[in-house]
Amino acid sequence: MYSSSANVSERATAAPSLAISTVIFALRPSESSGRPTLWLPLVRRIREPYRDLWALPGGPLTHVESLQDGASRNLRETTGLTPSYLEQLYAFGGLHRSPTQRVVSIVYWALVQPTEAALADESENVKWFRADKVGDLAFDHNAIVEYALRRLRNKLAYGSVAYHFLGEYFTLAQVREVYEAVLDTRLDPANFRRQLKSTPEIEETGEYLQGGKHRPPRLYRFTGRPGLDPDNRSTP
Amino acid sequence: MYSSSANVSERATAAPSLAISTVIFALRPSESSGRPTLWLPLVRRIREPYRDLWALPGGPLTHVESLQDGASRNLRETTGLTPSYLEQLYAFGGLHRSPTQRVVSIVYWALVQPTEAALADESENVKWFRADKVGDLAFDHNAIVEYALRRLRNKLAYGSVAYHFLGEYFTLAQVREVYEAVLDTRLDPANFRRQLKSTPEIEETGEYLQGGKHRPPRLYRFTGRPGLDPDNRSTP
DNA sequence: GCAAAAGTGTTGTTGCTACACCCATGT
DNA sequence: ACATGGGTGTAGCAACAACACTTTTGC
Repeated sequence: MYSSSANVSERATAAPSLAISTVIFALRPSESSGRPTLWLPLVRRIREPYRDLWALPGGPLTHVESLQDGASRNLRETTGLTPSYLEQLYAFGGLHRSPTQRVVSIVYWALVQPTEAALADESENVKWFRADKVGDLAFDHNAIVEYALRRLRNKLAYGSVAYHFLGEYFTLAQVREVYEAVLDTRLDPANFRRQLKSTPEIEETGEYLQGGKHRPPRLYRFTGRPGLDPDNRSTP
Repeated sequence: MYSSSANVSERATAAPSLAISTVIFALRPSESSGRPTLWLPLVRRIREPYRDLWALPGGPLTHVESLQDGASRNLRETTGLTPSYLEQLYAFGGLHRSPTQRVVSIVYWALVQPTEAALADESENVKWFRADKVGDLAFDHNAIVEYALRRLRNKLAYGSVAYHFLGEYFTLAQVREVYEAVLDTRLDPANFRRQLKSTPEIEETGEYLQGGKHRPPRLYRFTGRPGLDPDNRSTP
């Protein structure tokens, strides 16, 4: 049977409100070393609660869109970004996430390419932060960012997610830089390239990246499909 | 009745309703071979839509409980089971999951021990099915079960989830049976036991399982903590 | 020519698979 | 004694880390 809580106060039985948020990752050159590092955009809250604190971009889910579409729209509206990768992260529904009302947030995480990230709106109320230095965020958003980072690192380690940080054509060294930035390690270039070359999803092109200071590296292309989300009903 | 969608224009802006469902897995001896196989309980729908079809146990989320608590309560109320493992699976929010209204379902998956599963309520409206033979289910529940199975298999392959199918003490052969049942393969007993013995989370006890037909196997205990969910704020 | 990144070869180690073998118990 | 699952030993193979080495460019 279903708990027929007819007599409890209206507020007790009202459904919690539903929101969508996204954690957006992109690589940008570090201001100090110049090597790529992981960044994410946050929006400043312009009302209570947590007014003036930074928070993840998000908003309510409208009834005409799927969760994925809601995340995509929201991300575009608040930051102007179009992600190359978008996946559900987790549904957060703790009782006291927001002091004013009960909110269940379905959080997505996204990857955007550096070209996108470069021309992203940056304003008084939208700003990029290094993923490891976001400061104190509104609500439980620090925990969410942390979890998104864990998931990103995990998925990178054995997934085909790295290429969504890059454009259509890339060098194997660029892929290595993605791994080094996200996992914060140094990898042996020789062994790393061999590993990549042994994965069938990476296709060698005839092109070379010109204009570098040294021997021009060959360009590659990624031919695989994203992931195994239940929503991603792609691939024949 | 609290669904305040009285007129159509209101329905267009009203937040989608929020439900919790769970996919519950347990091992039970196969009726034919006697070897353990994977089963799950389903409930019969007693109203439209999809009346008389089998569906995942679930219900609305009340405002006084967290998502995890809601899943746990729901599972107990509908099936009488207490899970040894409970983890969020995915939030399903497609527009046309239910023909009558827009519903977002946050789905959990659970493991219960065979002792629990044996004394579970089985009635006209609650019945256990082999995980690979559930038939046609209500809503998008076939896709959900499929995805839960993928996740279970994946988590089993490199996770510490197998032990939650078993009691506190178990033999290494029992762990192997779990793997064989869930992944539907045969594993080399010798190599499998070596692999287990090399994981520090498995503790050898001085006890032996008596009463078998052959040499009594040693009993082990699992000492690890579940997983890396953001909700599982356990472990120091 | 020299520096530096691109790219290839080689060697030692580790982990896993397959399978032979011994051990302890019930019948 | 023997059948059966519990448990150990070991040889062969594949994957990978470490690092020496060659190639191709810009300066």
